[in-house]
Amino acid sequence: MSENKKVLAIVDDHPIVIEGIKHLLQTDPQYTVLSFVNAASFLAFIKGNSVDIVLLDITLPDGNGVDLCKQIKTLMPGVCVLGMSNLAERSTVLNLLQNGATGYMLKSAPAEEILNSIALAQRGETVLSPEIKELIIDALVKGTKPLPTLTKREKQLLQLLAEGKTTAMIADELYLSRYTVDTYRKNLLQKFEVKNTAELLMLMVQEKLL
Amino acid sequence: MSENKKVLAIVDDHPIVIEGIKHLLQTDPQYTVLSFVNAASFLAFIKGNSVDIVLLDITLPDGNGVDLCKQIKTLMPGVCVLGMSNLAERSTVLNLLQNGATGYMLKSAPAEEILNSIALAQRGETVLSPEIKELIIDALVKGTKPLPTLTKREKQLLQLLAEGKTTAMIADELYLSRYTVDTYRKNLLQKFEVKNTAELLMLMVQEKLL
DNA sequence: GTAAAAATGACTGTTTACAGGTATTGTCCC
DNA sequence: GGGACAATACCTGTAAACAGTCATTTTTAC
Repeated sequence: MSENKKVLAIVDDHPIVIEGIKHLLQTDPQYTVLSFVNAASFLAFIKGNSVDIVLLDITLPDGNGVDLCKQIKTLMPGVCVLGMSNLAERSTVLNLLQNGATGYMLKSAPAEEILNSIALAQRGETVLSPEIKELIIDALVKGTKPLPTLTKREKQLLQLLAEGKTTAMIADELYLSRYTVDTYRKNLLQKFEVKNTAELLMLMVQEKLL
Repeated sequence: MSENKKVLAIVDDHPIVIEGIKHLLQTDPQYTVLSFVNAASFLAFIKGNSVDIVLLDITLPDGNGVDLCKQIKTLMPGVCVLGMSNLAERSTVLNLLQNGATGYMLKSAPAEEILNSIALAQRGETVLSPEIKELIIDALVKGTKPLPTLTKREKQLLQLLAEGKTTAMIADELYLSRYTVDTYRKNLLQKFEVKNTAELLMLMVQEKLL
């Protein structure tokens, strides 16, 4: 098309939020605003069309925003993806940025901040809500080590431990020797530098790994 | 005032959501819409003014929506309070209704449903999003027993257990005998009908008691 | 002021978890 | 084809958790 209007897509399962953003942007004639209430419909759309900016809710009913971001960037490398959410989760934000997002905003941000962020993001600048910025810098200052990666078995173990299962029960369920299960437990405690299962599980909850 | 316009107040810390709802309601001339981004400012307002309907976000930065609802109903018994949130938490919803709310909607509800709910609520009907209704009925059918109440000490214990502390460490910290702490642990496991600390803590997390 | 609930403490087993090692077998990657 | 990692398994102690039962004192609530 010959017009230089930018196509902006909102992907959010909250109709109210979509309305709100549309309302905010309607004063600005430079955007053509589209909206989608789930990941699937948006993915279907971009297979045949192109958009310039995506405002992406990271908590969607079908699949998580982080994966969706990756897929979007694969299909349209040049697109500018801005994550949106209510909560500031360090790991989620980092993941999203690693997957090619241009920024991350809190939904609780004031209207001008949101408009401003969209403008800045288009110029290629990484934009983060002040709270998010704080969070990330805080993590850097404290020298937060990245979380250990979990093997399949370890993930499985965590799941079962969270259900209160004992070593014997798990060994039984997975057709393993109790010694093996014990080894996995030890590995988990070591990897995460915690001293017992309670602490381990609470950490997993905090980090949303469970 | 001689007009019969209804005053509707939105209390929500997300400017986008406020915009969205305003936008939805602006087609309907029967409402005068006001908005507040926190509990304090709204409470201040209703000390000198009156409103007919309140759309209340239950997750506010200052204080929780449940308490706020109670306060609102105390100051204005006739007001119609509708809770709003992203998540469907059984306990929260029940609490809110017990505190006088007329209904509870999910923010992910479609626009018409929200408009419709407001209309119904004004006629005194209790309105619940379908998902919420399901949740409550489900709980009734399953005969969900109410959670045991926790004593001060038990809450304290939970906190420390969640940090991975052992019986000995806790006894030390609280200047108690290890036998006493052991008794508390046993009481907790019994009360919640779980077989170990891991299961207990996960249950607490699920029920947002931690 | 009394009855119920909470807080405290104790003893004794049994079971589980945790710490410390070590070792073998696969698999995947460069 | 060699190196890293995952998965598997074993052994041995010690420490901690859990189960069962009971008893005293202190608070709280009606």
